[in-house]
Amino acid sequence: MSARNKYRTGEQPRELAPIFAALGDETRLLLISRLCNDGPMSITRLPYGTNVTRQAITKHLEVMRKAGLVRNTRRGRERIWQLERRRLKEARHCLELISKQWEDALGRLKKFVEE
Amino acid sequence: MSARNKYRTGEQPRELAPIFAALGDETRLLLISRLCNDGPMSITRLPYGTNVTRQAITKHLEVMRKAGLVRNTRRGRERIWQLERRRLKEARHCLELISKQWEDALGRLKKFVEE
DNA sequence: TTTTTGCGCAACCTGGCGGTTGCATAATAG
DNA sequence: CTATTATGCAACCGCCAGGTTGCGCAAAAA
Repeated sequence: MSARNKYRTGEQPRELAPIFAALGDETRLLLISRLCNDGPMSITRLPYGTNVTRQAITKHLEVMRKAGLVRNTRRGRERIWQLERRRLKEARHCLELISKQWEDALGRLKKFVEE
Repeated sequence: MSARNKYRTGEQPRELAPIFAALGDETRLLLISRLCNDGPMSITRLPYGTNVTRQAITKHLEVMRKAGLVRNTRRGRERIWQLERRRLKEARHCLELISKQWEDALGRLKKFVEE
């Protein structure tokens, strides 16, 4: 595969959109911050600081879980949520890839366009 | 501001969510690829390859424009769309920041938790 | 064994997203 | 001038995301 074709349309990892979608909500970004700063915690503590219900948080966590951004483990009757480090790394890497592809394409374009 | 507080809850740039939301859709990612690989183009050419209408594309472009990811300029009766390089760079930078914050926090946590 | 606490489940509601069709309008081509 | 082309605008639609309330249940505390 040529370096040119390596970056053609649709060749990015297929599961990119759900990650970005999971990141594309203020409340969820807040939850990420919370989990990041204060560490793993149960869902009872998470609504503090937000102005939504526990059940709303549950749904957000589920969205992020499906995107692979968080993970939970039961401990007694509690369910502890924590961030999934590996997946975020992947996300960042994907974005860098797009960015690189983008700038490469722009570089190629500058041979033709005045910009 | 301490290095600790620099990374506290909600301290990220406020406009992060719309960017990720704009990236969180398959069709829009496809449009980005198209614009990236084939360069700036009018909206008439963009629906090729997708299976949606021109008007649908218009809406997607508008979403991305509001997020600052694309820009358009009129040329005669045409409206040429192109990617906004600077904004993507910002997005990537933000994600790196989150990632760094994340890993820093994890590092801090490892002092307490067994993992 | 009661009582509390931490969650899960289900129903319900509202708004906006992604998409369509139809028509109007401004440039350009003939 | 007329026909074509490129686009804009508006109405409409189905569906799901984000949020709520209410109830039930299991684990832990008293």
